Amino acid sequence: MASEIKDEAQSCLTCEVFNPHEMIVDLLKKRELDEDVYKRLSDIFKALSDPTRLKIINALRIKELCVCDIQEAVGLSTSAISHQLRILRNLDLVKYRKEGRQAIYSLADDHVLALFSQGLEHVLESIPEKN
Amino acid sequence: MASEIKDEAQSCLTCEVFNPHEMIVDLLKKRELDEDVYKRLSDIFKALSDPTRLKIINALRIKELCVCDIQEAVGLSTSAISHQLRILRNLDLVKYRKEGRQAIYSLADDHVLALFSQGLEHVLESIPEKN
DNA sequence: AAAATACTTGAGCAACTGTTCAAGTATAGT
DNA sequence: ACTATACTTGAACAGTTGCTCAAGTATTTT
Repeated sequence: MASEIKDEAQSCLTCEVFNPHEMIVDLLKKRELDEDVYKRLSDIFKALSDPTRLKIINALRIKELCVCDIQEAVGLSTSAISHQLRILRNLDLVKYRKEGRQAIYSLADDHVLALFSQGLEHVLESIPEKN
Repeated sequence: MASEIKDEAQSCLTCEVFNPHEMIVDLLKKRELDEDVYKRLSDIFKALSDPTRLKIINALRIKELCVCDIQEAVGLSTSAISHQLRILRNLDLVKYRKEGRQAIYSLADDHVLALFSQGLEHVLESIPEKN
């Protein structure tokens, strides 16, 4: 996907010499994604944009957990955790099943994990002294 | 990194039988990341959590652009774009150079692109009818 | 030197976010 | 039936965000 865009851009770099702005703007307009895609994309990143939710996801990376274990790991009220779990649930980033009176949460799929790891890699590289 | 944690968790799944909660919580505490790491991680995802900033990044995927081209592509006021560019700049997601009176922006590194692509992949998969 | 261009910046404001608190539901144990 | 446990939910509130508007700087053109 990214490479497809890059190729097209490359072949247009020559046009730039005689008509820099309009050509580029036309190209950008043509390659523009649906408003809907931006919305969904931003929603997913927004779900990952809060330390509490990241702590929850990091905990769930190890294994599925009930709410009270997540609570212990994260260190906030049950209510706060439950509210955040709902946000993650609504975006299909986590799933859960009921077992007795417990709700057992786990990561919904590998995409979440991939995004988390990718971000973590970036952060750890930018603070090499903390590796 | 993710796999290392998984291995350790696997070897602890047996403990769960006789001491489910405490063992898990101890493990989670031990594998907890620095508060600082969560903050940096959430900041990066937060930068990607707004449609306007995603549009800017998508435009910059094609080539480096001056502010007025980004403005045309995104369709907001110069001021709004400039504010958002500062946010991206402060988090080192984009860089820029001055050329005459123009400021020419580009993506700071491949991590940004990788995160964007990973997220986009996830979104496009979840709406197959729009591929 | 004056005007135009290409941006940046700070204030202000409506909309949104993340927490707590109080009250709710559902299942399990007595 | 009553109590306890494990959660969920809605309201409220402080803090944050993203935009606009007005004013600013820096460079170029006239």
